[in-house]
Amino acid sequence: MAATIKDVALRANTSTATVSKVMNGSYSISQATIDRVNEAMRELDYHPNLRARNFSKKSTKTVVWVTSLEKDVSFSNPHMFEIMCGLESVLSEKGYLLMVKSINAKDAVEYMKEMYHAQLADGFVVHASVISPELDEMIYHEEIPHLIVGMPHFENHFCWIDVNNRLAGEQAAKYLLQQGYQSLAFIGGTDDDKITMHRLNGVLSVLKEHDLIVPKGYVQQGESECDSGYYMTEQILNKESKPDAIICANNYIAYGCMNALRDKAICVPEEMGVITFDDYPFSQILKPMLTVVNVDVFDLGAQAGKYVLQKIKKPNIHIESYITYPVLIERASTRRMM
Amino acid sequence: MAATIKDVALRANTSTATVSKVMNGSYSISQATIDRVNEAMRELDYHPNLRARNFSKKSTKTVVWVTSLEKDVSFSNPHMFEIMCGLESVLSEKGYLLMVKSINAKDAVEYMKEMYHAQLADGFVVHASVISPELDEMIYHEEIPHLIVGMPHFENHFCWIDVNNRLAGEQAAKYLLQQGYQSLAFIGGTDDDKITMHRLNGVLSVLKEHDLIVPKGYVQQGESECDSGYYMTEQILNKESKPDAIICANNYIAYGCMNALRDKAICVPEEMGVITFDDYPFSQILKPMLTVVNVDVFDLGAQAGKYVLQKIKKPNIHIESYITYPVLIERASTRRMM
DNA sequence: TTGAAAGCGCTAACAT
DNA sequence: ATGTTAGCGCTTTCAA
Repeated sequence: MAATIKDVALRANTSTATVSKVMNGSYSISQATIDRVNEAMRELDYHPNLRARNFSKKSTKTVVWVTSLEKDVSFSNPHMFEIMCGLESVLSEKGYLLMVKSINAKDAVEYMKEMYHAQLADGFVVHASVISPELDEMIYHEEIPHLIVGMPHFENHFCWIDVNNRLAGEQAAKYLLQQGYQSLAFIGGTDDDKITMHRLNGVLSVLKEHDLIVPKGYVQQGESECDSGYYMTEQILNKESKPDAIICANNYIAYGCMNALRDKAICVPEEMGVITFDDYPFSQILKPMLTVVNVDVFDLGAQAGKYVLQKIKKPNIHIESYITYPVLIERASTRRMM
Repeated sequence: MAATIKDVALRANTSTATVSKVMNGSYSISQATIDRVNEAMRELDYHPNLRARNFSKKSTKTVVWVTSLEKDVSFSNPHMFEIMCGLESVLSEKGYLLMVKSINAKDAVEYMKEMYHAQLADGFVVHASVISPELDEMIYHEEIPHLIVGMPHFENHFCWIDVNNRLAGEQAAKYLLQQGYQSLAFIGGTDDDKITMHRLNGVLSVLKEHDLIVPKGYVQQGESECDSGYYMTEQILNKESKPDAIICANNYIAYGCMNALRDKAICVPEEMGVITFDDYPFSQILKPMLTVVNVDVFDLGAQAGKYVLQKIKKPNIHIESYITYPVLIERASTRRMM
């Protein structure tokens, strides 16, 4: 049986209150007592029962990462875990524990309410894929410390942070123009792919700023996958006047794009610049390596951790922000010889 | 302030003991009382404080996934998260919570000892990357319910499960021979890459069984990355007599291999069969798509969950096993026209 | 079938 | 500077 605070008190010939004070670093204890207590602890190989402490203090020092973890999600969405890693690093550093719960949007409402009232967690970081108006309602009503990762697409009271994908799109376009590319095309997912849309809007806003007209067919939308990237690139190459650079909404599409260019024997970056978003391993494996506008999602997770801890301490602050800035990583696919 | 068991007892005009019994489904309570208590709970929107319950019952219903989560690990090692997802699914189903802790091998010993004595967790599932003889010693001495994912490479008392990589190697080789390929080469990582070595040994054992001699230079070892795969393939192609199939120890190497074959205008699968391991997205994107020997790592995680719960219930069982079987996924890269 | 009361291990207010 | 004691919210034993 593991030693308890009583055993320590007995052995150190003092009271449990004093032992508790020693553990929590109260100033009003004499050095002699401190030493005695510490020695008793060592002798007994004493480890405080943190569950009892949490119970007594009414705090769990725990945050739950609530998301949907289907099979193969590690392959299809590595960002989700990179966010989690960033979150874990901050929580760990601040003495908090990270709990992970996979759930769907429907059940998330009841689950979080339960967990919070059960006092098994002080706060929640929630992936945008499991939010709903009902969740918003419940969290608002119960005043649950939370932070959503990903901007909600409906009217809400949530605190949230997200990557600024529109800005990423702007950066990609600006950079290409700076490099001397003059006619930009964009290939991406369909309208309901919000990430594609934000990136596209960023691109278009820059082109408009520069009074550049986007010729018909220079914006292609299709599936978010390799084959579709191939096809969309072909469509663009079939036009009479071709662009001199293509912005690919994501890595899979970019891969298809590169294959199409290779098959048509179009030189990258000389004849065609190629840029994409997010630094997946793909970008560094293709020849030439791809320039990307990257977002540090580990950092996004870390920020989420910081904010949720703030919310736990001061429940009345409100957070809505695009927190993590995109960074351009220049590689060979856009390095134009001038 | 949230309602407590006392409030419920008061409102239902009974005692806290009875309320507790109703919650835990004791048979000795009259239906009338049960109804009264349930109604009181509903009226008060009562949610039991599980922390208090856990404290009282001396169980946490929590398992910790202990591993090392460095930045970008989501990209470099998606398997780690797939294991976690499998683990979460089983724990969740059995009413357990999953905690995630990132730590290095050195600190893991002290951390786990603390956590266990602090009674913040009932058991641990530990990734093999953070184990050490010291950890083994500690866990053995303290009798901590645990399960290691990944076979330890030193003398130990651990309970562990792992994928059978040797068997995967055997499967790859057998399958190629069945397909009519007659001369197999292998390219992989260096000797300290245990996964490569197990897979290679499996391959060699099958070749030996078939009395096939492996010509000099048909086994190449180098870095576990794309460029190295390219180089190793070139080495093999430079030989006077070439193999008719190449087994690539992993996806990255396979990607380099495919590039080299394309550059040398060697047709896959007609002139050269290509097979690799683990069904990363790569395998499905390359042309032709790669045949792989895959391991369901989600299932591996799920098994880990089952076993650790067993260990928690019966600490004296011992587990050492290669639990998850590899499965061949046949695709175009080895489909020989006969 | 029910209830009183003694914990679970620790903290913290209060007294000394 | 130290000790006494009353919780924290629930479970569980034992008695009624």
